[in-house]
Amino acid sequence: MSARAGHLGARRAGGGAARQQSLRQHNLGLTLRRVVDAPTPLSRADIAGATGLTRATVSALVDRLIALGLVAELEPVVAGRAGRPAVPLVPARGTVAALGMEVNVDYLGVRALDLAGEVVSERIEAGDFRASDPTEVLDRLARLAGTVVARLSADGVALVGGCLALPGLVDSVTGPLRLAPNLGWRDVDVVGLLAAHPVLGGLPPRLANEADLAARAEAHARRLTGPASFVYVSGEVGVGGAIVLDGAIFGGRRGWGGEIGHVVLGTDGSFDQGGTLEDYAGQDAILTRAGLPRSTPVTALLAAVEAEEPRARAALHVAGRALGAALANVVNVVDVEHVVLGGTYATLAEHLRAEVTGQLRRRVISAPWAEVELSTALAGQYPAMTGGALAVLEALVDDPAGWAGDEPVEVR
Amino acid sequence: MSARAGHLGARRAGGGAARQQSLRQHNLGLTLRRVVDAPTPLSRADIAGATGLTRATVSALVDRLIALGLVAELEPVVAGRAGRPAVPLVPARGTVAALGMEVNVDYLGVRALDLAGEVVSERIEAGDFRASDPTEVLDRLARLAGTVVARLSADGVALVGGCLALPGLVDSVTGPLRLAPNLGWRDVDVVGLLAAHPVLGGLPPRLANEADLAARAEAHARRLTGPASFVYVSGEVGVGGAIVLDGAIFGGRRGWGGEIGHVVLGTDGSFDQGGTLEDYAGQDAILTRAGLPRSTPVTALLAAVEAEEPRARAALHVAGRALGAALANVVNVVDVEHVVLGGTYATLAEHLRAEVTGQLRRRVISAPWAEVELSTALAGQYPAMTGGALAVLEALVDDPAGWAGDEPVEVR
DNA sequence: GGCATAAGTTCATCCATACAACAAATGGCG
DNA sequence: CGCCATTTGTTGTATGGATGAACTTATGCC
Repeated sequence: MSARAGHLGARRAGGGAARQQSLRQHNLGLTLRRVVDAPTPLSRADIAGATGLTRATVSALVDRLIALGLVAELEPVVAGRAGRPAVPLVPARGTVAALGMEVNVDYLGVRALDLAGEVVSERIEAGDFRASDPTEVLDRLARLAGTVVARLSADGVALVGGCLALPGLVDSVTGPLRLAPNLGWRDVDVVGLLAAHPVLGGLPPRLANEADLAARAEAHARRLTGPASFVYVSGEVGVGGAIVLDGAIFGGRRGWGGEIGHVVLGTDGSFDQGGTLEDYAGQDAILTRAGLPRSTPVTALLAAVEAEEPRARAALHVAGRALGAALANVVNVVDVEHVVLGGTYATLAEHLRAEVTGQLRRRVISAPWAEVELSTALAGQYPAMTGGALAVLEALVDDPAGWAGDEPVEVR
Repeated sequence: MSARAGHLGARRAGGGAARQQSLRQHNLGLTLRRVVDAPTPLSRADIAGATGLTRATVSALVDRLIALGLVAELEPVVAGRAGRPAVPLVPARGTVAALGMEVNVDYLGVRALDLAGEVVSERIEAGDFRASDPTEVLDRLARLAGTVVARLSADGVALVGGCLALPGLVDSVTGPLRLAPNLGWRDVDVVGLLAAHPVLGGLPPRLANEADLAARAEAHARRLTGPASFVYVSGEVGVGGAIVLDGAIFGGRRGWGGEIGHVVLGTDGSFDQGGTLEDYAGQDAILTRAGLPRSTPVTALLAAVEAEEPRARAALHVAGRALGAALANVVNVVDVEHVVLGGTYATLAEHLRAEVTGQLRRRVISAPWAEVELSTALAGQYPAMTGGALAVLEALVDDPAGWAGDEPVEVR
């Protein structure tokens, strides 16, 4: 990040010089991405048709990907059509995997995904990590990761990297954790503490915000069908948020974007004692307003609401309205056409929907032309772990040749 | 915008196949951008050193740019240093220009910039366009543009395109204007209406939001010194906003991003009648609160404040606090480290600063690690016109070969 | 069995960049 | 004043990667 040469306004993504090698890297990544993201196996000819590359070029690229152990061929399928049958290409299984890890308020876990996005192995442990000791917790995480990694190497699967999800502000990629209010952590050198347990074989893990990674998993789950741009809000103990644009996480300058939980609302005319979204729609706030103890599980809250318990219903109305107003603010600023409710909000969605959509319809300036759609998360349980592994796999797909062999990366 | 093939999460910018031609285009744009953005003329060798390309390659690229009329050589300068003197390269003057146009509430104008970013010619007319007739106003704009274009062609300057700034929501690039509240326009086919006057020689003008373009001009003015990422708020009759990330305008999916004027604030606990930022910090709101007529010029307001007139001071305190709270929301969502006040806010900056920074310090979650900085606009008068021309020039810089000769673009 | 069709491969060609050698233009120094 | 070091810009040749056309392989259809 040293070069800050200005341009005529915009700085292009591929800011550097393009050599022929860049070209190979780009097209290699392009074909691998096609193979990985295809809903049904593609042939070399399919890829050529879709990308505009010639069959000859695709053939050469695919051969290289097969040699790298990233793509595999299936048996040719007789298509019921004239012509030589196509050879279906699929992401290779059992050769590489990435680790998604997570420390959250009431659980901790490790999940390994292969290139196809399938779970290869995982370990999750419940616990209570409010006001916990980072060293102790990360120790426990590292041991958990150790068992998963042992399993992988026993199966001959190469580990390409790992990413740790944390419910707080993470500085850049390798920097320290700045603040995780619900864990009670502040300025913790997570990577340094994990370095004592070289579970990734020396590769330092990436760090990221839990909501950002959950949103990444969500984007992956919707890559074929759903909207490519959306705001993701997850109600956990805190309120997390992330923005997805064209399938990519938008984290802002330092990856601290999407902090929707701290949007200011309800200010009583004076802006000094205004509450944030978490004060209206955080788990604790909802439960307090509903007259339930703080430790009440979401299912119990849901039951209370469905039993038409008035205080519970009122609490959700307040939460929904605040959530809708905050989301409207976000949508006005970043202009997306879709909102995805995750975490607790997904469970409670049917009881939030009316208030949320009402606020969106009322407050989003572009609503008259394109109403903001609302849906619930599809990414399954522990989406941040999935997202962490996907983040690593994405980096691999972007530069398939870079991960081994060619460059001396020292993957012991 | 048809291809929506999903990836492993992210969709890369250069989504298509890369041919050798893409490579040439990229590097051609890279060297042209270096020349255009350099604070002091660079030599071929300088560019080679900065980009990593070889001197031979840069030489070839520069020769092509000279042939295209986009770059010019100056006389070699004796540097007082051993070795052959370098040939300084500068953006060509007087060969190409782009048009920035603007229709706003109380003026309308056209400005032509050359590749060096200098004003070649401009015409600005005052007026009152509240509740105006689009056909009539655009007619007037077109005639104004006509005189500027005539001047350019008399001087032998080729017009590469134009961009029109409007104070409202513009759909995508070529789509219609959706809503410009302060003009009283709604769903106006601006491009269609302008087509009657082919001032651009048949090239349809691009449309964009006024604040987005002003922010682009601001980013250009700060490209060498200032922050590459910031939130820009301009107080005009309405409150406009835009987000700049790494020097590029972030307009969201449809270019409707940055609508900071409609962020919800001050909701009194009930989210139904809450006011937006414009209700606290819009020009009309400030003047009303100050007890001044709506038509009061900003200078008069400023004079009242500096005369310590209590109602005026109170009005600015409210505006500053609301502005700060709204900006804090935006910063929490998009994570930028800098805020730029433009338009009226720049004039009033010294009387807003305390309240704005106070709110930012209080409400931005990352403030303890990196305080949000505040500064006033540097882009000069009518920044949106400058930004519009710059937007066109940027497109030219991104694909220098594409604008003429090679492709049959029909620039009559 | 012959023909049309489609997939995948082989080979000559092209294009843009890298690399190396060279020419040009200057300052420094004896 | 002449030689050398130094830096710029140019001129080849080599290289890597994509292209395009021809060819091989494997199927369905008549």
